[in-house]
Amino acid sequence: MERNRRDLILKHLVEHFIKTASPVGSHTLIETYQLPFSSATIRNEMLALETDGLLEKTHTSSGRIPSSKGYQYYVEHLRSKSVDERIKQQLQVILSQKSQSVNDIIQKSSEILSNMTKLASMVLGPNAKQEKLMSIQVTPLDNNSATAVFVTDSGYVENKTFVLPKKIDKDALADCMNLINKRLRGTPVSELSEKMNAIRPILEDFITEHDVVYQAFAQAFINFASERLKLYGKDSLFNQPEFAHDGDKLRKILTLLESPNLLKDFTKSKEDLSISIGQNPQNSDLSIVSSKFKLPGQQENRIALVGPTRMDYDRALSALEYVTQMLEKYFEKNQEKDTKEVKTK
Amino acid sequence: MERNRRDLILKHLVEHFIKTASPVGSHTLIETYQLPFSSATIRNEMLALETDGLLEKTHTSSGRIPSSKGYQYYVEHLRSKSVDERIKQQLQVILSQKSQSVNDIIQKSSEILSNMTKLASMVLGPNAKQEKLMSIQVTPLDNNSATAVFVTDSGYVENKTFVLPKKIDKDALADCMNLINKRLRGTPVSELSEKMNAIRPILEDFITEHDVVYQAFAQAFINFASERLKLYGKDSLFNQPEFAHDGDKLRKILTLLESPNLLKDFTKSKEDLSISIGQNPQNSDLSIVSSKFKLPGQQENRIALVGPTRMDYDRALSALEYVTQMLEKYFEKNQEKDTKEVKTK
DNA sequence: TTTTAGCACTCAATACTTATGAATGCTAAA
DNA sequence: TTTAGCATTCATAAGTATTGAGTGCTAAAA
Repeated sequence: MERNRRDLILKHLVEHFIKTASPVGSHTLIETYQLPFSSATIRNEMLALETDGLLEKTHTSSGRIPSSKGYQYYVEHLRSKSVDERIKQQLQVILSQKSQSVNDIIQKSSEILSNMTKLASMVLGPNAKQEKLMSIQVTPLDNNSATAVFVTDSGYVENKTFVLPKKIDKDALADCMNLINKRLRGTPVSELSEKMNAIRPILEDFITEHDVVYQAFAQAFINFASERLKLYGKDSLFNQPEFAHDGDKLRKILTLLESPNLLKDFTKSKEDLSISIGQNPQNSDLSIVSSKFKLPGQQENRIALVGPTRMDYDRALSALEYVTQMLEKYFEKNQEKDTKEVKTK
Repeated sequence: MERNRRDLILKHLVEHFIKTASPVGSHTLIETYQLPFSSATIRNEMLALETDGLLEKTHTSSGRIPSSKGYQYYVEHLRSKSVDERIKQQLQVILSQKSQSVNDIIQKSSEILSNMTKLASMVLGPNAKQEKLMSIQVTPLDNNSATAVFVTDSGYVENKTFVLPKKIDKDALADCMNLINKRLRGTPVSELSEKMNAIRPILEDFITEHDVVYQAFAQAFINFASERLKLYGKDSLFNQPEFAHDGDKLRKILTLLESPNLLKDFTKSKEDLSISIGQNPQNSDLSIVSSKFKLPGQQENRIALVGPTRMDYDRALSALEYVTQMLEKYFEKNQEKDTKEVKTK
């Protein structure tokens, strides 16, 4: 009974603060939500909530704002878990379009998430180290340069264009590449550098100026190792009042968003759903929520939403869960269809 | 004589304003540059410069700031054209490293430019429409998906991963690709869609669910058409006082920087050096300077520097000219070396 | 004719002062 | 246990005064 009222007040307060971004007082709460208590009662409860560490004040006589712990409690016990119908609709539209590339689908989904939540969305690719190299192809562009293209089993593509220091016999190059392909295909990305070194002698046999090719390859392999990360709708962060007028903070955040290493920590969790509320030591007013999803090729991806601690967690989490579930289902279905049709053959 | 003094004052004023970002008064000018005139004389000259439309005031009793026209005049007649030695050194280091990919060299050069000028730097790729497709390669990832990689003669790589709706005979797919490769190789990007349509029947013969492949290809070709643009050091813009505290303006600019179409206009000029000072209708306090450079494969690229109208034009332009000239020389030399060595064979 | 000294004037920026009002905590009565 | 009432706090906004870097103009000096 008591607990319920306290929770109710916390819920309203959190949701009101999410909307307005300014401290919420007892009177406001009563008026906007038509609560059947007096302002004094609310104040008493708010005091209790503050003692529990769920609410905070910005100054002695201000209204209350949720603390990180308060958000946490809200997310765990109080949120409504309702998915916006528009998200369902928009995703449906995307998924019903036939013949799209995997990346396109993921990108569009991520953009929907960003648009609908007004948060920045990130797609974290699978852990590169577990991927295997599927093919290497070298395309000569003219007599002086060539482009090498590398494809992993997750469909990740890396390329390097390099200038050939001498006119290379194209046939020799092609033969050489065939051989390298045979040797390297299926090699996990983490072992590529090593194996590449072992293959160096082969290169020497085929191409006099083998160093250029070797270097280009080696560099491409280094790139493989770094995390893949795509960012959408970072503009949304500009519209968040807590950042909009603080250029310095904004810069910090945008830099942060582009350094995959820092973000990895917050999302590498094995959990399906990971929630980090204001836990970033460098930006205590930043929250990151993310959800795992698997693609048929057994790789593990995540989509994350990034915004101020005062983000609409209910909306964000519900949307994330819904979208990642739908994506998994979509790709699973596509695979099932296959196996069925193969069987009936 | 008269002209000289007026020019001198304008030069000092522009350069001082570039440093300090706040209006410059007659007194300041005398003190900092030890001018042998009285403040009243300076004021008279400044009035003349204002009447000519080269200077402006922010309010009745403020110091003067350069107008767009003033900057223009400064750039055309007054700037020193001196290249910072550090830029020369840093570029030398980059260019002396052997065995780098073309893109790496351009990227690193662009980053040096951005670092040394504290401006955002952009690399605009060659006009896609003039490029030709060099190769198409499809790599099956598993039984359900495959990655198609497209390479143009400028070394630009586009890729699409798509889910195959039915188990496709890999050999048939390979044969099919060989055929398509033969048909499409050398086709200008602008004609690809057309030619692709003509080839549709071939696809139908080989693959039952040809639509997926067709769509994936068609989409990739659309991407080709859009301008290629890389952006470095946009963080620098955060540090410009005119933007740092105006989140709204900053957002506008960053959005602008990511829409290639808008920027194209300011840099598509055929001139070697293009200068646009506050001419962007949406952001009158934004300037873009760019310089053309050619790669051996006869494509035309540009590097641009973007910043506030109050940018250090002398520094930016000198650096740009130097770097693009060095890049051209570097790639030319590489080519020459080739031809020489081929001849002596 | 050109330059300069001197003076009145303007106006952004800064600091100080003073309401205003939305909030609180606490006490005592319902 | 709840509520009404009241003194109290403090951020925000509005009003006021001060400062100083700057101008334009005039009249004398060069």
